[in-house]
Amino acid sequence: MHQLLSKNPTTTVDVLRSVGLRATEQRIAVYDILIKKKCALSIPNILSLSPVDMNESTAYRIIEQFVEKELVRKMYFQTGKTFFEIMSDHHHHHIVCTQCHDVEPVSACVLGKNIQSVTRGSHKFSTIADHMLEFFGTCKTCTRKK
Amino acid sequence: MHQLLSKNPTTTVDVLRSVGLRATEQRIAVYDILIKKKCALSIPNILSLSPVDMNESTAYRIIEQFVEKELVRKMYFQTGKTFFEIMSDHHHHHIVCTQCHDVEPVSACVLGKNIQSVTRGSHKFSTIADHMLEFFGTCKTCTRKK
DNA sequence: AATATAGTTGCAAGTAATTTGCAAGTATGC
DNA sequence: GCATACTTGCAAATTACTTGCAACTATATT
Repeated sequence: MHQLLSKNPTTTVDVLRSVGLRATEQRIAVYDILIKKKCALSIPNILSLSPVDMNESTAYRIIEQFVEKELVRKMYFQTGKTFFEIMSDHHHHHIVCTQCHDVEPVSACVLGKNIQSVTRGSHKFSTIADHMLEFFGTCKTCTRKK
Repeated sequence: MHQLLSKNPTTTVDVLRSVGLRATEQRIAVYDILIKKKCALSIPNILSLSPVDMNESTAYRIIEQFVEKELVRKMYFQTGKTFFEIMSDHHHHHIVCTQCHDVEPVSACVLGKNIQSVTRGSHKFSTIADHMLEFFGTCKTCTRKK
């Protein structure tokens, strides 16, 4: 956490206050875990990584507030499990290896202008607010193993 | 169902038996609903559409068997709800209402040739085997309600 | 720094979705 | 038609998540 703070004048406490949340130790812990890991984590993951004692329902409440405040993105992968990832200002997707479940981010969004064209063929929707795109394949390492 | 059968010599009963499942009225009902609707349905959707009396756990068991036998694809949308869709050779995506979780199929795939370009920026992958794309928005009905 | 108070937490109980055990019912091969 | 292995319905269990509430605490105010 401290390396991060030295690079950036905004502390976790400031981030939390800036979105209107009190800086409790539980919130600081959850936020710092997500910042440090930079990847999608489940509630059990977060609880097991927490240095401070935290009730399960507190973790659920905190993460839900972070989602509302758009600090965190809620994701449901193919397993049906719920994961949470720190929001980055950069829109990106993921390639998931179907063998080892390794995840690589895809920096560019290949959809571009095509998105709104989707609603032209729709009866029920007139606008698209967001989208989620995951790619699947076998990574080079797993391909080599076979 | 019967229009379909006239086009195709394979009946639902034959399909079920061909994968080693007995042709019970519950299995026939679930299969026919999925064939008829051609889109992602939830267990409550299937139960409400069923002409035959069916217990919830029976529907869960049947759908899970269909997934194992690869008659049906299991999908987890970003709403956290589980949906099931008949395996079809026609590639398509979905728009999901973030309010009511209603799902509408999107007939065309807007990705097209852009898919393989994704691997050009990848270190770990050289080919993409598949992808999953979901759109989110508020459907016209839910927009009206607000 | 002490205080007031509105926001937060832990705990226990509640929901919703899905699964499981088991007795009764039924499809299929003989 | 009969045997029996497969299926179903029902009720209870499980899992993931949510809620109500009393006790606690961060923050603004004095």
